[in-house]
Amino acid sequence: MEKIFSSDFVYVVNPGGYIGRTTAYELGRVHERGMAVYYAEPPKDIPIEVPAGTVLTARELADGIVCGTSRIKAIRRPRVAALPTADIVIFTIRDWRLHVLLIKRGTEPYRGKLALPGGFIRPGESLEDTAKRELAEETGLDSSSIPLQQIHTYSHPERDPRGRIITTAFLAIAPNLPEVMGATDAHRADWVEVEDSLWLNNDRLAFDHGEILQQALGRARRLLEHTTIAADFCGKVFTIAELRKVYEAVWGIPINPPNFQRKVRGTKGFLIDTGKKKTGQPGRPAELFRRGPARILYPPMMRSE
Amino acid sequence: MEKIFSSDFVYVVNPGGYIGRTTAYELGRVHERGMAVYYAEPPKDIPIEVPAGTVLTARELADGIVCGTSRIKAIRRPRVAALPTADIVIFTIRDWRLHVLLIKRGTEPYRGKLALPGGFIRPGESLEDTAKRELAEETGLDSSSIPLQQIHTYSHPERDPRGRIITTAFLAIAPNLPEVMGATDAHRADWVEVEDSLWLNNDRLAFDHGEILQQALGRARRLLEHTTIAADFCGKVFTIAELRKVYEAVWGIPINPPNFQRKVRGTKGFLIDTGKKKTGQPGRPAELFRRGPARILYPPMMRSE
DNA sequence: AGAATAGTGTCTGTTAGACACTATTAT
DNA sequence: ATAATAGTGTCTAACAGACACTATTCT
Repeated sequence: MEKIFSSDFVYVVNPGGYIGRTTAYELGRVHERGMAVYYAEPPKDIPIEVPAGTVLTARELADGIVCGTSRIKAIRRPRVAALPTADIVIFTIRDWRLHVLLIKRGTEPYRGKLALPGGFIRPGESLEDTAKRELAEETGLDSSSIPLQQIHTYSHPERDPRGRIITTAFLAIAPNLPEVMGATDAHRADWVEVEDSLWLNNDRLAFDHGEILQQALGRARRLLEHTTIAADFCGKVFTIAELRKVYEAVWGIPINPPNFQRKVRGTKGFLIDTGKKKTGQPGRPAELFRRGPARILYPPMMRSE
Repeated sequence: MEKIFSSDFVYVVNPGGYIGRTTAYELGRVHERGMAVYYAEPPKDIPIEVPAGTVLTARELADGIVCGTSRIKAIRRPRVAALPTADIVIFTIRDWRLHVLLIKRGTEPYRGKLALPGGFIRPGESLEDTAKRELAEETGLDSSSIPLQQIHTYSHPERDPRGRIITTAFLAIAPNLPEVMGATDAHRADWVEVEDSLWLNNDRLAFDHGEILQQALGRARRLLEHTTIAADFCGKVFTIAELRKVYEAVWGIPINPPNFQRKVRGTKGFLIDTGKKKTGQPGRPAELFRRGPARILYPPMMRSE
């Protein structure tokens, strides 16, 4: 089968139009990969579509290959079918530190290792649909309230030992949730603090998920610069100090509180004052805000280069 | 076949282990999609792998579905195999206007319409490899000198009438080239000026390539803001005015020349003075520069919001 | 000489960054 | 009262944007 799949095309020698059971099975697989198939005679006992020009003698085929005559121009290079998956990098802030949701794999390969939640695309779904569904299934989070953003597609031929599986990574930002987790699936989902050891130590994460996580983190950091997405980490109402701590957790650097205050208050549409205040801790009570309509932060929030 | 593919799993009723030719063909296709398959009896006359727990009676199967007992836990949700492709949005500047490379499709579907260059992934390739190869094949451009950047993956189930084909779009920037085009393929490749009519008029571009082009343009515009990629549009040596015209062409707005001059000269590592000057036109001769090592533009180039 | 293009000087308003300072609470 | 946290005032340096001006070529 591997030899067949690595060929440029398939030529079926079927005297009398007869095709064996095994050949029929192989043809099904070949067909599904979109490879070019030619027949010595029209197949009689299987309902296969035979496009014009694909039934020809070996002589004609050879000529077509050598001369590239117009009759055989349909010889296509081999294609590879792949199983698309969607993996989700969902960040949140717990104890003012950045966390990512990871599951412990219950099956081979990489059984017992940590992995990003995700799964295979299903009939009629786009990858965005898949990501939303998996997020809901594996975390119990209401996916409609958490916007997903496509990051990157990973397609290295050996990235998954099970075969040709390409994955598209999505980024999501969640507010700090009260321990809702591990909803439907048997494997445990849990928040893990984001730190270098997650990807520097190759043993902890399955597949190429270390690389994916790293790139997603870079994207998230850049998003904070020129969008108002940081508010997604917070609850419905939040103080400016809470918002600042989001930036500090994601960027990993301290931010000057007075200047931060002026920056976000001065950006029209970022914050809407609720008029309420937050008490219960020492210090002057902080004003509480909700998200404004602005999504783009202009001019951007600078982080010292 | 469509009904089969949209099912959750396949149950093969094969008395005596006998499987017909047509069924064998269909099983090949089903197998290639990675769907779950169960058998009433072990298949005898086809070399199909039958994992443990997939041969069971209809009664057992029904129980497994209803109760979710451990024996049947292997029922997987249906997966969908897809044919991945890479499409390339390659921009250049001609006559100080932004152009994109498009090919005229020579085959159905969308025969005669304009489309982005691209093609199917091949065995052993990553999508990045595919994009590089297709760029070289379809344009004759030396792909090693033109960096490709992944933009987005398009996976809507009906985006391609031929079936489940998902495409990953890549962005490339080329200097103005002396008409090297349409290298190997029969269909013509040509530079087309980028303007709204390309995507507003749905008839001109094939598939969802209008949407892809639009998103790639947005990405390119944003890249000019905070990277030095604009120099990729220019030749090996260029003047500051040429660089400014790149920004004007991509952003579609005029830029104040003196301020632009100061901005790029003041960004360390952006430009390296060659000491030479450009003559042959009226006006003070312009200094010629080559690209510096800097890739990030900090602080970013602002475009009035 | 005059047109055309390249590049500099200079002014203004805005903003980031630093930090001193005021405001308001819990204990 | 003291500690703690929120928020304001103010200064400086850098920078964007505007535009007058100088520099150097071609025709």
